[in-house]
Amino acid sequence: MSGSNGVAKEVVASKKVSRRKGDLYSAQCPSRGVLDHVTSRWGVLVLILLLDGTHRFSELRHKVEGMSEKMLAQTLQALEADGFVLRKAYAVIPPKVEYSLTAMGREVTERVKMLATWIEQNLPRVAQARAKLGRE
Amino acid sequence: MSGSNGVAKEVVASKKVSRRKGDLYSAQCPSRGVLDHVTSRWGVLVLILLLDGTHRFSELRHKVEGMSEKMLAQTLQALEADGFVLRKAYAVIPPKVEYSLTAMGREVTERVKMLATWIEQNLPRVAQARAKLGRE
DNA sequence: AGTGTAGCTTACTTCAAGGTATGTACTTAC
DNA sequence: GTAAGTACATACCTTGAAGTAAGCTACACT
Repeated sequence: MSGSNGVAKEVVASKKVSRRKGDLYSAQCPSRGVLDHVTSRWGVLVLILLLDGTHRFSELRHKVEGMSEKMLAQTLQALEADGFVLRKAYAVIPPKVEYSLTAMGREVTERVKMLATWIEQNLPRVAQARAKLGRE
Repeated sequence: MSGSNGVAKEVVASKKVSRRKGDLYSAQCPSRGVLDHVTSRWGVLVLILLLDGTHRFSELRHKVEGMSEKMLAQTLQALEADGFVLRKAYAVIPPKVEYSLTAMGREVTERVKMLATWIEQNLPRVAQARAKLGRE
């Protein structure tokens, strides 16, 4: 994060602008919003599903257990707005809409998936740690 | 109020819980809880800070601007319970407590950081996508 | 005529995350 | 004696994220 470039340089001149080192630690950093979308409860699941390929709205809704239509629509819109998801609507009745990942979307999702996969695979270790700490 | 929730019904049916590829898509999967802790608003920041090395409570609080003491304590406890963070308290006055990552914590955090770094570095692309979609 | 369908939108409600404010235990410094 | 520092706990309250439910479109089927 703060590694890419130096500490605050020219920022000093401005008024209320953040004098932060890494902007991740400043509350009004836009990275935070994107991170929130990508790591949101439903966002993670939708993204990883789309890594397999194009899916229709109803397919996604059916696959992700417990997600309401409202949340699916909302999640997809946020991810589309960020340029991670591509929406392709066909002018037919009943409606048909296909969702897929953009190139950018695939890049983030790969990283998201790495994280998710690690957690799934290491869940036993976490459970063990939990049990151990619970005893003490 | 009338309908407690629709999810519960589906869950009851199967004893052999998840025969899915990843149980991430089933609502009651413990992976989600861990994922939520790790990718939570404050969790991400605390973890990445701890990747640099041991920090005291007050140091963390000071570095992550906008985080209340309550949230810091809560976040640290969740991460400690999951076995990602090690808490070391010294019996001195005034109190001194040091927090660091466990081996497991370092593994997850590296993945979290990869994701966070990607987002920070590709923020311009996201902004561009946002502007483009906004026009249409 | 009525029903179903896919992909939403909108209105209403609920619940928990998170903010604020305070207390505590103990010591050192003023 | 009182203020300040440290690492919390606890109670209270606000905000917003997410659930529920209904409506909408426009055609095709019965």
